[in-house]
Amino acid sequence: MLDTYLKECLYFTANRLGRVLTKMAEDEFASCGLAPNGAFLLMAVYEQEGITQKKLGEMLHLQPSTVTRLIEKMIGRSLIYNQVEGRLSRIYSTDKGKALQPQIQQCWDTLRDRYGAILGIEDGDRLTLELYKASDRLEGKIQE
Amino acid sequence: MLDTYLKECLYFTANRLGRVLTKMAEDEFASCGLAPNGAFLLMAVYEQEGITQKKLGEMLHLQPSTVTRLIEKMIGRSLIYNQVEGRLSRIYSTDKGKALQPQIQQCWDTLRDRYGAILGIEDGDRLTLELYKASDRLEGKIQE
DNA sequence: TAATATTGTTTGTACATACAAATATAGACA
DNA sequence: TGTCTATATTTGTATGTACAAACAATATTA
Repeated sequence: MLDTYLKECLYFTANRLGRVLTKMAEDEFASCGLAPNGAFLLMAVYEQEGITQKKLGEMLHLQPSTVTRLIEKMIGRSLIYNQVEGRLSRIYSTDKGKALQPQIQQCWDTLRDRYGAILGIEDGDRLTLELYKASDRLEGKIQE
Repeated sequence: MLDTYLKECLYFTANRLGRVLTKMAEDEFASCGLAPNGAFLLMAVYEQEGITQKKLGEMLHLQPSTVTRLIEKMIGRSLIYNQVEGRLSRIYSTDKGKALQPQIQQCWDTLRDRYGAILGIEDGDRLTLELYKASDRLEGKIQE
């Protein structure tokens, strides 16, 4: 009976899957000394040097305070630096940070292959996109 | 480009969806003063009074230490009590804990309706089951 | 221009979760 | 019986995330 509730509860299943994949992802990214979200943040910075924290939060769907904390850590590891401009804090990657780019991409690919090998690449990707859309709808990002 | 990576990353989408639903669930369960996983734990105890912590962890897919901490809190609120039996810690619900049963069930139903209203009841349930199965496979609980 | 509102960031605090090591008990077996 | 191993739980510590309040800078408007 509880089991039925668990299988029917999106709160539970989404978080459980999150935990399972977090473990896989952390494991994968340990090789470049980054947390998975740190890697995403760095990719966002590669794409737009000088991006603001607010924008980073929007892209990664994290709260501003969470972004502040993540950035603190990465500055501490000299992967990025920030330049305050009025009330904005703009983020740039350091040389050390830039050097990680190829490894990071490699890690994402490997991670995708790893769960793809179990779920099937197609099914894994389809599920992933479906989750993305579900979040968008639940957050009201897409009408109806 | 980053956006593409995010939409294609199951680690990211599962955790994002988890965060969205955690907020909804916490909001819903605030009315009975429980965290969502506390509610699940209590349901597991209703179902089997004297259940061990190990078993609880298996059902909720949480690590033993996490279960210990969750139980500490709920004992603190007098919703459950434990009885040590050799190396086992068996968990029972108190009268105060038992009294919550109807409210808890109500909350789950309301929560399901809430996201069901956005995703569609059918689609929501289908997605939920799919996530459950994906976790099982990724954890090697199901061959092939 | 002064007062007020808005916006972006940080700080203090709290929670859920986990890992690794420690502890305690039970079981196996020599 | 005594020792070794396996099992269940707890403890210490760390991480990721968030909320609310504080702070700082900009924009608005009276």
